[in-house]
Amino acid sequence: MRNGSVPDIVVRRLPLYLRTLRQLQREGHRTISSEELAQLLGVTAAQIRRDLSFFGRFGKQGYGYAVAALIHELEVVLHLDRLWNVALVGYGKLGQAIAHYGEFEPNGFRITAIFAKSPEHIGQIVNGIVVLPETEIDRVVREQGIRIGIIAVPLNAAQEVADKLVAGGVRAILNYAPTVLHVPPGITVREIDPISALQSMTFYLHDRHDASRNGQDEQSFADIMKRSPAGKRPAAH
Amino acid sequence: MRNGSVPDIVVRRLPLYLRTLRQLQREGHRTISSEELAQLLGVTAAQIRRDLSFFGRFGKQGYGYAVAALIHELEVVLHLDRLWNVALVGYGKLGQAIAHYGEFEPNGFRITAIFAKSPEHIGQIVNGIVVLPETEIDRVVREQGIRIGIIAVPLNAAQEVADKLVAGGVRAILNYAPTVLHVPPGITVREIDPISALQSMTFYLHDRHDASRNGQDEQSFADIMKRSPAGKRPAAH
DNA sequence: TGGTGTGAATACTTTCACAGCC
DNA sequence: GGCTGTGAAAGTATTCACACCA
Repeated sequence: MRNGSVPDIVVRRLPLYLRTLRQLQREGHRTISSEELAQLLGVTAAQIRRDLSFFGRFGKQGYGYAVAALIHELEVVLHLDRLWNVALVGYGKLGQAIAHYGEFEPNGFRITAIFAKSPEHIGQIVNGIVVLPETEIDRVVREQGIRIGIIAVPLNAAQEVADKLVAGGVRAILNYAPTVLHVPPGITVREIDPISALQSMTFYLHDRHDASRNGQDEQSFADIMKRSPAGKRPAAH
Repeated sequence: MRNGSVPDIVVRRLPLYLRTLRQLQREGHRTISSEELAQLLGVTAAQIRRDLSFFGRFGKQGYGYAVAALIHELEVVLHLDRLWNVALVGYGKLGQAIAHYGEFEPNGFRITAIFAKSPEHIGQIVNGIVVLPETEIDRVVREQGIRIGIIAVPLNAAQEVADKLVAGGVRAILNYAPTVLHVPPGITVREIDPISALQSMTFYLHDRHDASRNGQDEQSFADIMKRSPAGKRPAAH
């Protein structure tokens, strides 16, 4: 298994492949071709084959990929053949929603430490763990050997929290705060930013008068049903 | 203002520029150079200048950009000089968190329709609007001229909901369900997928034994403090 | 026959570097 | 003098297309 230097954009696609493969496995598929997988994902078959080839030769000519085997390979590549402990910082509305989100646990992540600033939250027990003050971040993250942090604090506190997480040993941060975090080299950050996502989509929407025009420059329902894969690059208008 | 065909990757960065500019304005800055803005965002100055040049010539040589004017230009380009009505589908834990998230409204988006499947949610009143059954999506979205939908339903229902939104006239979808949506050309979809984000970061983390090794192949705190902008492309290991 | 893995070609994106302007 | 806007160059990513193999 090569690994030299895989482009980050490839790494980001692997979880999507994994997710779809697991779905296929649940549905009883034993095998899949790059072409079929590509259809499901709305990408090209060549891209899937190229992406996977960074890590090994997992397919069989004239046959495709064995679903279970490919799932396993991806889990190994992504280090998902284990459970990762995660620290959550922030226990306001957003932090609470994250703490109770049921999808982390079955996908390889367990929140094992929660930190809050507000005295009203500190001391609460959530999923069997006690909400601690943010001053404890360094100690607890270090003691538990936590490598992944989730930031769900307000804008102004986010950088400070990131610093504390990194000081404690965190090397990957999922950032829900609407700000760019500055971190040392070697630390990975991914943003969750629904506002920016919405704001970039409105670029492709016409102005308010659209709302009242009906049927005219609208696509017909028949047109609409010629569905294509969800484009990262939306139609040119 | 040119507009011919702007790369989607450029469009996606504009909200980040806007966000930072608004922050600068709040702090009293009147003017900013591409270099300063680049520092704040962790990108290059050339990239910012090139991105903005797709839409016009907003800067002044020897001076930089007027913050207020640039904010206005970006709002116009992104069609954020108005308030957009949004339909939310799904009112489970995730949908409720979205409905009560305070950042949509001040950023140009107002949830004006909420749809649920479960009878226990239908009829509830949220922010002054009644939660409706999903069978009403087509009618209500059409009547209100809604162009933006947020999907917060379980995996299995997501495609069906997307179809209904599109049939009603929605042309931009923010998808929280962990699945690729297939939509007709001209419809824009953005994914919010914290699981995939986490799973792509673990690629860069070493195995479980890291947790107990302390100080050895760790970066020192001093090293760590040589912070660099949060990289989209994490350090090669 | 059917489908992978991958060189080569193409397409896209970023960065350099500097003329030109305030 | 300082900073933009942008050709040209460099760097990345995707797609084509086919040798090769089960």
